[in-house]
Amino acid sequence: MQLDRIDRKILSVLQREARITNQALAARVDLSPSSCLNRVKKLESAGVIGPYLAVLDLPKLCRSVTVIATVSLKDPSSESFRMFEAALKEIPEVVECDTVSGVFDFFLRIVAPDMVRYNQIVDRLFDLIPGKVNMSSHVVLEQGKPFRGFPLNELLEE
Amino acid sequence: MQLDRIDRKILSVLQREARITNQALAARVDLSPSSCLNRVKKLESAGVIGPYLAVLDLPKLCRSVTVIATVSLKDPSSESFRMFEAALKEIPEVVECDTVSGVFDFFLRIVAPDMVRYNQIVDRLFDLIPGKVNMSSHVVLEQGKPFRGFPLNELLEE
DNA sequence: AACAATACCGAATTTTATTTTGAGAACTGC
DNA sequence: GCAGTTCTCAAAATAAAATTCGGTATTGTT
Repeated sequence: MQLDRIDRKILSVLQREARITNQALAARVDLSPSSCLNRVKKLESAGVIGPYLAVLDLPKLCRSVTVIATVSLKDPSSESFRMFEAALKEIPEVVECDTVSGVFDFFLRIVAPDMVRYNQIVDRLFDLIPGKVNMSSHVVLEQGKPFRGFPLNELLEE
Repeated sequence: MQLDRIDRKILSVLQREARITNQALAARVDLSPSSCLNRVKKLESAGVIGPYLAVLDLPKLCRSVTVIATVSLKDPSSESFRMFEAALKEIPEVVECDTVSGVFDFFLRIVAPDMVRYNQIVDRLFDLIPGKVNMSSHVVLEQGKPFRGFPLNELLEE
C-alpha cells in the first residue's frame, strides 16, 4: 500500500487522538469528510491502523506493581521459545513481551496488584519450563515517558 | 474517585475499543446513552482515562528498527537522573522510558529508521552525560505480545 | 488525445452525540 | 419520621456527525 503525505498526516493525528471526529480530522488534513473517511477506512482494512486503545491511569485506579523482567532460556531450542511465548500469552498480567537478540531472550512487562501476586506469576513461569529459565526482575519506580505513538516524522521522512 | 462495577466495565471496554460509539458502549454496560456518556466524561476529567491512541502497524508502514536499551548512570545523583530524563523527552525516537530499581536505572524503547540512525541517537545520549552512561542495546526481533491494556479483571478484583 | 482508474467534493440520508427534562432513590438535618 | 436536598438515571428532543451516493475532477496509461 502506497501512502502519500495526507495519509501520513492522518496516521500522525489518529495515533495520538484516536477519538477525534472524522470531521475534525478532515479539517486537520484539508480534506472533505467523505474523502477523509475513505482514507481512514482504507488504512484500517489494510491493517496499517490497528486497534484503538484508551490509555488508563493505573495509579489512579488502584494500587499496582509494574515490573520489567529480562528472561534468558537456558535451552535455546526454538521449541522452548514457542512454549514460553505461548505460556506468556495465557497470563493476563504479562501485558507485553518482546523477543530480542543478545544476552537476553525476552523482555516482559508485568503488572500485578502487589508483590505477592507478582511472585506467584513468576513462580508459574518457572514451573512451566523448570530449571531452564533465567529471570531478573526490575520494579518500575516511575514511567518517565509513557508510550504515545511512533515518531512518524523521523521514520517517514522522504 | 469511587468506581463501581459499571465504571470498571466501561474502562475495560474503552481500553480495548477506544473508538466504540457511546451508544454501543452504553448497550454493553447496560446503561442509557446519556448516563453512559456522563460516566465517561467523569472518568476523563478525573484523569482515569488518559489519551486515546491508535496503534499503528509499523512494519507495514516502513522499515524500522526497535531497540530496548538498559541504562545505568555511573553518577547516581538525582541531578544526573533529571538531566538524563529531560534529554530523553527531547528525543522523539525514544518512545518509552521507565525508571527502575536494581542494577539498571532505566529501560528505554527506541524506534529508528535503521541501525545507522539508531547509533546516532545512542551517541547523542552518551554526549549528554559523557563517560557516565552505561548502556546496553537489545534489538527487538519480534513483538510477541504487544501492549493492549491492563488486566483490569485481575487488578480490580474485590 | 482518449480511456480507465482513482480520488475528490457536496448534498441527502442515516446514525450518533449531546442537552434537557423529569422521575425516583439515597442522604441530610431537624 | 419526614420534608428538603442532592444525586443518578432514563426518555425525549435537538444538534452534530457519520455515511452514502452521484457527479466531477484528477491522475496515469496507452
